[in-house]
Amino acid sequence: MLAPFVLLAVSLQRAHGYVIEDYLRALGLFGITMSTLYRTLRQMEKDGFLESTWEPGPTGPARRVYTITDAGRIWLDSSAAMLNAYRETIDRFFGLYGAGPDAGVRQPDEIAVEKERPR
Amino acid sequence: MLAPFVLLAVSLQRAHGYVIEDYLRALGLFGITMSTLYRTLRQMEKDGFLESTWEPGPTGPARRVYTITDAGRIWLDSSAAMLNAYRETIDRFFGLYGAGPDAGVRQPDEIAVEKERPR
DNA sequence: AAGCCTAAGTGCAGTATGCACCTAGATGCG
DNA sequence: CGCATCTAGGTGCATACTGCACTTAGGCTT
Repeated sequence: MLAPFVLLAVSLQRAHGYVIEDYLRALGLFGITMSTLYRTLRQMEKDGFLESTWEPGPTGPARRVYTITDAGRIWLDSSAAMLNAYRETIDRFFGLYGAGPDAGVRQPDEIAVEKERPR
Repeated sequence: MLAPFVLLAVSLQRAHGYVIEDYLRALGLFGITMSTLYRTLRQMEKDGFLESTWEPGPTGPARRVYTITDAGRIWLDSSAAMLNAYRETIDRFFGLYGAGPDAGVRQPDEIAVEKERPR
């Protein structure tokens, strides 16, 4: 759930943890702890979507700076497709939300009419 | 993540598990197993958002039919607000996706300029 | 009676997450 | 210098969520 946003951030600009955190907040993703972010980054590196190098900053300890890989870009593209699908699902939610009863729903008994149900 | 959609379904029409599953598919939520759905329903009942009664169907075993509670309606409203916020986050994602580098991101070194960072 | 279908539920393993805590280098200051 | 503080990253533990496989149990068909 978090990964596509992280990957987008790094695809635009190689970055270390705190910079990525700023991105996520700019996108409106609050409630993301650094612990989760760091673990997500390490996992994405394991998966081959990111690469990292240690680089000294102008102040403080060295940072682990992440770069997106080719596999990461491909995965970002398919993540974008999934996010778009989810956005359409949310749109359908709001199409029904506030529309009142009987907005595209069947009575429980009507279920009996159905012949086959994909499993 | 699943709960708002389930709650919307039941808010429109009291329903049992399989009917709700049809809703979810109509909304575009695939990959939801019945096991997850049943557990989500029981949890929401524990939380006071749903109530259930056993009712015989025209065929087959009795069904557990769920009805939304007042607390459930309130929670649905705040869920809708959260979903809307998430939708806006996705919109921001697509605003940056494909926009190329430097689309609202800083160089790693610029982080040093920041004075305070909320924890 | 046996087998199948519908509806709901459970056990287990793997994954994800938050919270608290830890490591370690860099910097500031008396 | 010695010590506190800040920055950056990371870990351990407990909890929660999820999918897969399996189970329970009533009703229907033949």
